[in-house]
Amino acid sequence: MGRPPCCDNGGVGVKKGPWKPEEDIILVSYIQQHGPGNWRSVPENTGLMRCSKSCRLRWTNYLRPGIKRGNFTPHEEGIIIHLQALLGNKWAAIASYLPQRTDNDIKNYWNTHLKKKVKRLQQQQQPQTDHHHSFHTTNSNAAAAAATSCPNYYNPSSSSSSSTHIHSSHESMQSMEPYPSNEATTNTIPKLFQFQTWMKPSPASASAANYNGAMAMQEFQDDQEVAAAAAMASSIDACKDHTCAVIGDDKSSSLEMMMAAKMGHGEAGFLINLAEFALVIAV
DNA sequence: AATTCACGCAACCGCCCAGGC
DNA sequence: TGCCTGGGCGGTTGCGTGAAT
Repeated sequence: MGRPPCCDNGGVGVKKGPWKPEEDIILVSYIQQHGPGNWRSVPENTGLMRCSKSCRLRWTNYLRPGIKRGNFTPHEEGIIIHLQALLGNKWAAIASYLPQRTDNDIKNYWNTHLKKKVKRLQQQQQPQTDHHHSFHTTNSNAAAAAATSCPNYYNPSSSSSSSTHIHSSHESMQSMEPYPSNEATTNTIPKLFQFQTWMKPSPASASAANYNGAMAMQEFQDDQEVAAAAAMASSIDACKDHTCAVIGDDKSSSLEMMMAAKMGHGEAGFLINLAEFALVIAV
């Protein structure tokens, strides 16, 4: 069985490869009129010789307003490292904490920069390999370091204990710097248009409060945070399996709660203290 | 100046999931 | 209830570009 490819004409007439500026303009102007969604109709109605997926990706990863490209700050690096340790390669989930970044961008940045960086930092911080013996101390120290360096990582008053903190794209667009300064051709495209009337929250969007929480996370201070994040990441790696065995099946949720607790959370903090208590007993 | 190499990033591929019928 | 379809996601590829030789 198996599904046919999204471009089920067998690829005949479907253009691949880099997008041209004129194609971008066509796509953007169409979305300006109709809004994102119903991607299958986009190539049909615009005459673009692109498959619907390609159109969607081009929009979400490149043309969508509010996207910031390149130059990841230490704040963002710290967030990515933390969340990657928590959630694994759930780039879309990680991207939801960084509304200005796309999952593709984060994924690329992780693969090309941060993976090596974290590995190096973890090697510096964990020279010994006695896992069980060093676990508790390492965890505490790393957590303390991270908590000290970034007390507002999560916004205690706005985050929920849900495992999916998705920002509201509508709120995001209004509160973020709309068009970062890039000279790439494609970055000039969104500047040609205003996208406010039709901007609607994505189905996966959560509350603006979660977006505020995400933005609060960007209040990281300096390069030390990257090291702290790496320390946290290593501690998370160390305790991941233990935690899940104790707490339950929802690994990402449980770990996220732990993170939230370490940063000074409310209810989640209470729950996670219980979880950590159980964890210590288990270890 | 020419060639090779490494890296970064845009885009594609294939699988999965949710919703509609 | 099961099938079909569109949309979403993570992994991977391949091209462009700059550095090194």
